[in-house]
Amino acid sequence: MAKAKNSIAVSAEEKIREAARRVFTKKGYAATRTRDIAEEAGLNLALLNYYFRSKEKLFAIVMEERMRQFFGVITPLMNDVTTTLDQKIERIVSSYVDMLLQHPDLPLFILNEIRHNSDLFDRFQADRLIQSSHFVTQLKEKQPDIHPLHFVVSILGMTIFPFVAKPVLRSAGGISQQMFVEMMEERRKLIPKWAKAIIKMKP
Amino acid sequence: MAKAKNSIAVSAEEKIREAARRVFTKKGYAATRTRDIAEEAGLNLALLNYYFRSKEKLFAIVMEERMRQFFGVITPLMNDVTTTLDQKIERIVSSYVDMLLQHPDLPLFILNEIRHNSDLFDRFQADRLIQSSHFVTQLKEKQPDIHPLHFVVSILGMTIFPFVAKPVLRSAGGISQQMFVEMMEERRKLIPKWAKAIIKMKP
DNA sequence: GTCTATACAAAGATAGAC
DNA sequence: GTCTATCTTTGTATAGAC
Repeated sequence: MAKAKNSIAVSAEEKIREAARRVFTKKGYAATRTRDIAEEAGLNLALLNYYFRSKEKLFAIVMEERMRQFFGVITPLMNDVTTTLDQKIERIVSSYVDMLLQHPDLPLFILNEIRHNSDLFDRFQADRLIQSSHFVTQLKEKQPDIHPLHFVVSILGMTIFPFVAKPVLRSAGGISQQMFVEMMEERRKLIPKWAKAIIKMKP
Repeated sequence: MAKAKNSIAVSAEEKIREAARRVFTKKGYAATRTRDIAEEAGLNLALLNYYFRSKEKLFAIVMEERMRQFFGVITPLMNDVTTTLDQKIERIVSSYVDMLLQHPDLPLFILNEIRHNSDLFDRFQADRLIQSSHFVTQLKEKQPDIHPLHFVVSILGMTIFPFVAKPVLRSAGGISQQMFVEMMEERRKLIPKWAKAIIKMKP
């Protein structure tokens, strides 16, 4: 029947999808039981199969959505022809910091699931995303001695890695949740500064 | 019975431990079935329980070993009082590149399992590993304006992140296995250079 | 110590009532 | 569409023969 998209009520189908998103992201595909999802949704297990046929199909839908979220941050910013290289760097870092503070589990989830089934990503038509970007064109122009891939990987590494290593930082670094947030706010400014120092560096 | 430690023959117990190491590291705890391990070891499933009591106990042993391998690289190098700061940076990066080229699955395995059970790491007595290191003392002396944690996280991020993102690099970056190895050999020299540029940077 | 056979529990999927 | 009850498969662990 007509889904009340504008009402407060949420359809069972949507409840399940949202519950699945949370549980899959937190525990990963293999450790997630369909019963966990049903419980999280406050609904019965049978409805999951009624709407989505199988655990695998439901997962594919969630994964598609989450990959779009994860890679969607960077794609438009890399190819924005109206921004300078420095602006691009600032915006890419800042957007990732914003998004990952909201969704700290996302990188480890995405990267881990892709590792176990790299077709997931291949199907995502992100082929040669980096090489052919406007970002790379601008970087080559400004500093031809830096291999663009190295540069992009470093910026993303500096930005995303702290989220991947978060539990380790808490122990080995003595970092509380609040300190972690403050740390990432600092990095938001710090990483672009460092990136510029690297660009200006004499070879 | 006496285990023939010096002979070519490997005990069943050891075969299972090694098989478990490979399978757990590749697939993660949840996706690993004890049958996979037995098969990989070329032995019967019952032996697994005979020697290790349960999947969980076997996993704990493997995990302990792998964490020691992953964190063991950095600990002694960070606290070596005979090396300069620059030398420490070079050696930390280089050692990780060496080790991770041999064991590319290690970071994602470790970080993902820790996320799902952070007690694993807490039990590892790595408390305040970074803060109290000789590395940090030297960095503070040379460049008091850089927060040491930011610096360490950035170096490790630039070094380790490529391995974590490897499947993505292959698609989005158009990187073959051979190109990946070459890329990491370049980074071995590049990252310390960049790190030095950051240290020398005017605030 | 090592194996085969099997018990037992967990998890995915479906049947059928409402 | 939504539920309870159940079937089936898979996976962990054990019993018992050799």
